Amino acid sequence: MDKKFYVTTPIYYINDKPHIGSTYTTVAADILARSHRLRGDKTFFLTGTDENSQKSVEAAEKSGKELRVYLDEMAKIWENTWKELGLSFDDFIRTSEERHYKAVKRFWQAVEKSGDIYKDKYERHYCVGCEDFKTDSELNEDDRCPLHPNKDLELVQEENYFFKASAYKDEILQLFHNQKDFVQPPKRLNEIRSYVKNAFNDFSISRESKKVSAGIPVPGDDSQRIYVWFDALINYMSAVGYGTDDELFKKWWPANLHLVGKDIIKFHCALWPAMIMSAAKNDPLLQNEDGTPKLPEQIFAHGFFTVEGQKMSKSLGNAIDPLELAKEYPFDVIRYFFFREIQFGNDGDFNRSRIAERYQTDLANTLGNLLNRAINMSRKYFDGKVPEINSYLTQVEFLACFNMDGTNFIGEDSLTTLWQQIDEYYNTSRIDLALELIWNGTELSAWSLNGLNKFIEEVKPFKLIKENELQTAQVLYCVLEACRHVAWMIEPVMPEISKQIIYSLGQDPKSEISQNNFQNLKKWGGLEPGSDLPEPKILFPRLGE
RNA sequence: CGCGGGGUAGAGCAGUUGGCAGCUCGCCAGGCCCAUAACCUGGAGGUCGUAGGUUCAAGUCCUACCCCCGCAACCA
Repeated sequence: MDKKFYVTTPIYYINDKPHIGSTYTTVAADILARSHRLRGDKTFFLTGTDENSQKSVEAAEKSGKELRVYLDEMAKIWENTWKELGLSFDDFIRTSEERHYKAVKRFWQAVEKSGDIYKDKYERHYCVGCEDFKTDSELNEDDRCPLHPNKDLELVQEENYFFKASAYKDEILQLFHNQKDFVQPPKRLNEIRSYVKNAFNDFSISRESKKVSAGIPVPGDDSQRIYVWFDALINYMSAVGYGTDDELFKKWWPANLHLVGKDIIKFHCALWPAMIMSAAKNDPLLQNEDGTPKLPEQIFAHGFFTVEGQKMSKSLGNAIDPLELAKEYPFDVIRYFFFREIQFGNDGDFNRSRIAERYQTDLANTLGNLLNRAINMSRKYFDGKVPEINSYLTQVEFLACFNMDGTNFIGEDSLTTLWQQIDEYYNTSRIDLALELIWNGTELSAWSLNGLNKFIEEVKPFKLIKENELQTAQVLYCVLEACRHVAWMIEPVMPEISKQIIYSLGQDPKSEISQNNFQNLKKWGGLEPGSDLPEPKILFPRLGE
């Protein structure tokens, strides 16, 4: 059991500070990284900044600062934002760093050696918005870029280096065929497949140095600088030692998951594998034992946000600063909202009244109140402690006691199944489904937060206590222990809330996790009978007080 | 024939391999009293954008059509 998990976010352009769009991506990576860490996998979570773009130069000029100063300042802002939000990244790569330059150099040379870089003279239309060349067939009726019709296309006449991407077309299509989950969700695979089939041409991968002031110089040719996408993708390797630390690289590469926005799948799902296929031919570090290239395992493309139904934009002033948002709600609430409200992979709307609704119903009423009522009863009936029980009732005994049918049962036996499902969802990046399951359960099992509230209603410990203390103890223990499990189930999404739940049960999350590995944590009975229950705090105070 | 997303209950959404149409909120009527005016039960409310087609069976597959959203800049 020596599994590793290497997850990345895209590296962000830093011509402005982070907003909720980039926050969403980074939080997703954080959740998946946390879920793997919790499960004992060796985990590496990478994020960073893309600094070799011409856009950076323009932004620096606009701010009147020197490029270097500007980049340092902005990179700091990004890194600090993630830190303040409590995101658990292990490294923060900047493509202006030495290690990245070294990686790019090595990579370029490997590709060159494979004979996939050639010089060609081209007169082509270049769209500054896309940072990409456009063929005639890609232009709209007015001969403009369909994505940026208000931008004049540059007619570029120069001799550039090209990458023979088209040579890998078949191999990539084969990859899509063999590895159906290489691109997730499936609709993105369809999209990218038709792109590769129809429009996957050789890429220009350099510009003349005299025309651009940003970019890494082409190894051995200072008159050319490397096209930003060609260098940017390599960050996923440079951060784990490619070109600087072979052992480290072997430990982490290939990446298990590249998390990207739906707008950049072309680069990640087609160009990037082609680049690696090429470089791998002449770099043993990039080869599997059988000589095949070490490609990333999966690329997951998430959707975009609108804000209150409108596109996020500066002119509308609705680009939300995550740090401001974190003042309105605990950030865990935002994290919960992101992944409960929106199916991961789909577009969604960032809507304040929906956040309030989720907060009030899911978090305050269902989760917070459940915990509160269970703890209060236990404290009241059992002298401020977790009820003492000599032995646990089995499911059969339980059902007999309370005349329930199996689907209503909350307890040990149905727990294993639930955990399996939760693990599966986290493993396949279906964070939204995990949360839905925890809150709503399924038709087959009432094991859920809603189910726990029903269970209390059905068994009525507040009445039962007058007749049978032993049974009441069993019931309340069940509910409290179930809450402990819920805390661990939601830990990746709501790490702070999770801790608070564990504390409120009189346990210490740190010692729980250090004394028990994850397998133990998942077992029934981890909550110590007879331990002290502190007076409950309101986890989610009602809004608008 | 630019690219992509989408039209399912009043609102917001889910529906994987075709097999009784679900979830959250809201609404109506009850219940409970341990709890954060919270919790539980029952109910009303949908010809699944339109028109055809395939099938024993279509929200789901096929064809055509209609409508909505994003695609200057910021930007995942």
